[in-house]
Amino acid sequence: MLAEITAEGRRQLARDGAAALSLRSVARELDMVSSGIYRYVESRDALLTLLIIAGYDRLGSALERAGADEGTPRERWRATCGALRAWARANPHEYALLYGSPVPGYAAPPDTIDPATRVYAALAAPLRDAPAPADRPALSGALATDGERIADGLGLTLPPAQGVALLGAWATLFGLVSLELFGHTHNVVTDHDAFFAHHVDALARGLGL
Amino acid sequence: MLAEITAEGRRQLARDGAAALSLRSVARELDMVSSGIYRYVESRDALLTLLIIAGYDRLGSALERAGADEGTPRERWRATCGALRAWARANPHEYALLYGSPVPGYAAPPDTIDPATRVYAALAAPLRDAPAPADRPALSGALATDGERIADGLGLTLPPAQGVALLGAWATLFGLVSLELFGHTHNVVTDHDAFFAHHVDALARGLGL
DNA sequence: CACTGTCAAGAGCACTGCTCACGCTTCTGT
DNA sequence: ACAGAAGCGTGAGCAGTGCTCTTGACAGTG
Repeated sequence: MLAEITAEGRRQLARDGAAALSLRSVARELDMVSSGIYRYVESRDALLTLLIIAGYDRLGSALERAGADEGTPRERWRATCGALRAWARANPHEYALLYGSPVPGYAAPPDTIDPATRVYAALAAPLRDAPAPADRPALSGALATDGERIADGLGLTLPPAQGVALLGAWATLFGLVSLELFGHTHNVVTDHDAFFAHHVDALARGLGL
Repeated sequence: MLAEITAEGRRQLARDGAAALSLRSVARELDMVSSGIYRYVESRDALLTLLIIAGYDRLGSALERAGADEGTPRERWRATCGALRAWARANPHEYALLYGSPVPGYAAPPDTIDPATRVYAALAAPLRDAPAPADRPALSGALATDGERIADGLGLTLPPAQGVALLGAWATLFGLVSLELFGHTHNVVTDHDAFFAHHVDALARGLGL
């Protein structure tokens, strides 16, 4: 039953976006009276959380699939990044729900952080077999420990500088996808494929892939 | 009158976020009956558009102020980027409205693109007096013309490769700010100041500043 | 004076999230 | 086998929303 609710929720999310998702309409679609939904899902926000978790899971597995192919680390990086963009373009509302604006002041429910790190882990996987570039400057205090924490959280052994470089690469990646998806580059970039590929390669070089 | 409406709208936006903004409540606050608002603003979306324009303008002028200080191009780049992050942290809901998720499929009303490019122009200003790095590979077809378009749109004369590098830097910038603001790095980064400054410097190096 | 246009009021429609008291059904313990 | 309990769905209802439409007050102009 709860599965049916999230499935219907996902359909409405994909069609009309998160703002238009209403508990009443999923109840209607499930031939249930509106109040009946509340036996299964506590509130609208709870349904959104469910959908966020499902979204991270689907995106994570898509990235894992894309990165599982044989190839050099750089090829796997390219494939993973390409899969991220492809998924975002295929599921814009879901992407917006995951990486767009939450209500600021909003604390992600703890249930979401595991699926969320799954996505990051998939993006980090190509680094596992590649040596970090040696010419990086050493890091100062807090940044160094943050870099270690990043690597630790992913279960990778990376130099701290590589960890913070990786997080920066993610920022670029999500920035690129968001700018494109949210229409901020419509008047400027014509060949989004080439543009994205260009920067993905630049990131790969920066990470030593 | 319209100014009062947007002012009240901005107050509610800042306090409760875009999702909670309602025409009825700004009408209430202005001692007006709900339907009276519709004489001045066509719909809720129209008010949002007004607020978006106001937001771009405020952010743009904040960046212009920050970048106007004397100094080397790199110092001005640092100041501008810092101002972007500071503004976002001070006005999270407004930032989310500008650069978070719009309803995908949403086409920004034409009135918003001028104020929006004002922000980009302010971010590009430090490049005006700095020579582009010479060691960049040449660009192929569509990317090259896109790079020209970017420079043209900003009124700068830049090599195409510098234009696309600049757009990539923006993606990183907005990615960094968004990840931080939307809570995606809460469990990972402790010293957000240092982290941001580190990557801003890396971007500066990449742009030849 | 009469006319016209601007403004606000108020009622009303359709929708939302959410609560609560009520029955029905099915499963379980004695 | 029967009573109780638990799970499940119903319907009414509250407060709030966006938005529309008709009505009425007030001014400025011929």
